[in-house]
Amino acid sequence: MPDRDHLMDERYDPKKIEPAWQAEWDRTNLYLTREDPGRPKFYILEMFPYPSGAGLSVGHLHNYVPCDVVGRYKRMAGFNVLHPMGWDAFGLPAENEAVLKGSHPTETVPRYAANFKRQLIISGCAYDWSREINSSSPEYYKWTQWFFLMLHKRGLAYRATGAQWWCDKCGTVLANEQVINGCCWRHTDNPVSKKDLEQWYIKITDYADRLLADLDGIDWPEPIKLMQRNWIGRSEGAELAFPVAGHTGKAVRFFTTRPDTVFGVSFMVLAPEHPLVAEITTPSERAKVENYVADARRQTEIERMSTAKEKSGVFTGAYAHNVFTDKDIPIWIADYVLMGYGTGAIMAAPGEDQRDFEFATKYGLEIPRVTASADGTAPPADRAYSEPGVAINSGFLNGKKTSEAITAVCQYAEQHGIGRATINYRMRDWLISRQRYWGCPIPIVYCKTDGIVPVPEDQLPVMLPPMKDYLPPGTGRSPLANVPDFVNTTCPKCGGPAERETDTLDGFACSSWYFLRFASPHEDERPFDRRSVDYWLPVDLYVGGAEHAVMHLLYARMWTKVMFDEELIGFDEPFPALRNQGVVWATDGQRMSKSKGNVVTPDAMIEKYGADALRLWELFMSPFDEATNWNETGVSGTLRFIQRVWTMMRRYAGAGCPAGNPTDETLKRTHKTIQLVTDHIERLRFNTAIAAMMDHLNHLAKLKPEEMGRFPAESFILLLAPMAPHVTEEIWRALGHTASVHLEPWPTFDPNLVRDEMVTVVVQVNGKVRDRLEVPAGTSEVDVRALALKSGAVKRHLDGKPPTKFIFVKDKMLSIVV
RNA sequence: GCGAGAGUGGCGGAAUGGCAGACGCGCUGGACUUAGGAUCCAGUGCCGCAAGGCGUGGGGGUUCAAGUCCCCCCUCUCGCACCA
Repeated sequence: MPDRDHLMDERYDPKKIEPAWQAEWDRTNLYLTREDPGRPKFYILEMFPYPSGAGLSVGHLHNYVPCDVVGRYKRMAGFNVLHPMGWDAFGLPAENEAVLKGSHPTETVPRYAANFKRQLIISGCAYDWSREINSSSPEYYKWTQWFFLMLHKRGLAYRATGAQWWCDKCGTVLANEQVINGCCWRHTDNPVSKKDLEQWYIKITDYADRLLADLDGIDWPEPIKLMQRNWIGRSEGAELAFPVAGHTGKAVRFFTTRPDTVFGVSFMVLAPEHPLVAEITTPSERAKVENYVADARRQTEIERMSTAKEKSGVFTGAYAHNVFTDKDIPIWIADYVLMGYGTGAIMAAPGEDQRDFEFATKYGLEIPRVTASADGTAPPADRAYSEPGVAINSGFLNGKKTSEAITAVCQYAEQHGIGRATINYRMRDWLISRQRYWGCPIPIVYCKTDGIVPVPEDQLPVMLPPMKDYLPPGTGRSPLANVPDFVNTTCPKCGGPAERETDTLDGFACSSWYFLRFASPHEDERPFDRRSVDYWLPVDLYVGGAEHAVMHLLYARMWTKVMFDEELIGFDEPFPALRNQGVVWATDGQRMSKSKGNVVTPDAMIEKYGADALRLWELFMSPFDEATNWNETGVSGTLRFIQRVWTMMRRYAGAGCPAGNPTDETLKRTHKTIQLVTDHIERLRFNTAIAAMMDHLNHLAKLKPEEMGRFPAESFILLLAPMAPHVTEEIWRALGHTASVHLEPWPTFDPNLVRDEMVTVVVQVNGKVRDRLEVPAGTSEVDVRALALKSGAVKRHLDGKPPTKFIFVKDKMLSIVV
């Protein structure tokens, strides 16, 4: 018990009781996770936050408070709850701030993390802080490096050269999915460009099929699953090759989803960046082609991706041989063909593809028609016919339905060495190198004799060296390249001189396995203790913003599948249940940000209203998963609610906490409220859970202490405890309990008592409500009819006409049709 | 352009096809009070004295009954954006 001479002052004063209980919970280790094999486990986790210097806003709490409620509720409901918190601490903002202000990330990051932690504590969130982790600590990133080496060992990490997305504000490369509308995901107003660089990739495409298929078995919001499906972008078709005329051994390889239209292929198109372009372009066309290529490279991605602009392209002078029609067809280049999808080349079937149709029309190319509609109607002349139908003008395919023709072409292609049926994915491999200082060093050494050599496990971690100056060297390499002591090393294989990799890992690497670390955060022999992971994982409820739909959630799923394949863990989906909290916009409807000056902090709200009132408002203001604008005036409503609870309970405690004689109605309402609140919390419907509590309070507050009685009083406090932990603790102790309310079992209801004895049956005449009858529950249709027909209002609306039909819904409604 | 979600009082929002607007904010009136930005009571979708009528973005439909299901349209938010 806290050292206080009395509990429950006359006035509710959150500033007095909240810090006192927070200190008491800390002193008694109330929220330490206890491994207890006798109880079912429940692992609830919020997405790994990046501790920014701006601190938490009331918007962030819209995620943390609901999760805290679920954790507290599950604990009371008998679960062994793991609810940890840690910091995704590597990243650009800290490094940029360091460059700008000369501060050091190793100083700012812990300071900012400590501030986040303080804010979470004053908000009453019950984390097990003994499990706090920090992805930028060597104890953690040692194992991030270990995972990278495991991926490397399994052939899933490789180096490749090519044009990479580059953000000049980040000063680093970006993966495909980190480019949003042609801009960087962290600098959404900064268009990205392309740079030719050699980089590390993770072969996530090897997992494309499983990442797609396993979405079916997990309980995630459908929109998120859809985004992942679209991102993976599986499409079935064929990869075929047509030889280039006059270039023996050279062929244009291409992917198509409509191999059945090969007889209608009248030209081919390569992406401007396609390697074949330089080889096959004829001297007479060279100048035009080089111009076009240079032009395409100069355009921003936004311009190039615009679907609105007219198609353009140039002829290379070269021809490919369509092996189906036995005709030579011109090879063009055009920027509507993307180097990053398929093979960067297409067969153009202008009769069946609208884009090819537009291109052929513009440049006067032939438009054969090789698909007729199945029902015999004539295909439109002014556009492509892209729906399935029946093959025509197509040699051995004539008369075959589109699906049959596809199979036939694939068989033919395979037999004649032209190609084969295949599956293509939109998703590209994950570019994981970053030319930055403040990240996890890639544990690789380059040796003149031995080439690319992984750092042996017993030499991990490759420590990030202390630096004074983080200015990038301007060579496209990371600032680490400026540290000779770091770069120069010896080859682990031959012992000769070697250089370290100076790039660091994308921050998403750190968040691809952190959920495992929480099971055994202090393990130093392995990334995690298998027994603890088997007990706690997978995460039972994962909660975070929808903005991570494709990046973080795809990477974390992939790493989990690799660990499963490596037999490190026994499950292959990390987050069987995912929920997205709604965004809280600022009062002005914009994103809360320091620069806009519209950030509302929990600190200010707690100062004004107390943490419990703030928490209740966070829960009550809108459905958990729906976006809303911050509106402070509502907090006074939840504060008033707490004050009314306070007044009522103080009166009850003052009367000596009588067991009392609650009326049937009070008992019934109590049981109903327990049922409602339990159900609503289970379904994350916190706003309606609180509405049910308010409704119940409106009844209880009218009663004298002995009319209310102990069971209604105590169960009210227990139901409120996860949502308003401080005030309920104060009241609980004032009711005479010595143990914490948060260790009490969750109240249960009697199903027999939640049923109503009297019900209101609505009487409708021709669909309109004309009367309401109070009858005992279960009253038969015959009796309700008799009562209804006696009703004055009903008689008036029947107007003497005989009823033709009755519809009766027991205990609800009688509908009379005349 | 394609895909997904949403549109209900002055505001946030409730409603397994069965009483639209629970609960709260705000507002109005009243009580208590030296005072009220405290507390308590009453009222609060629109029209109407009333009976009643009208109401869930707009238009159609299914049904005894539609905020909820179906079709068309409008607006907003999010995602993808020539994916062959």
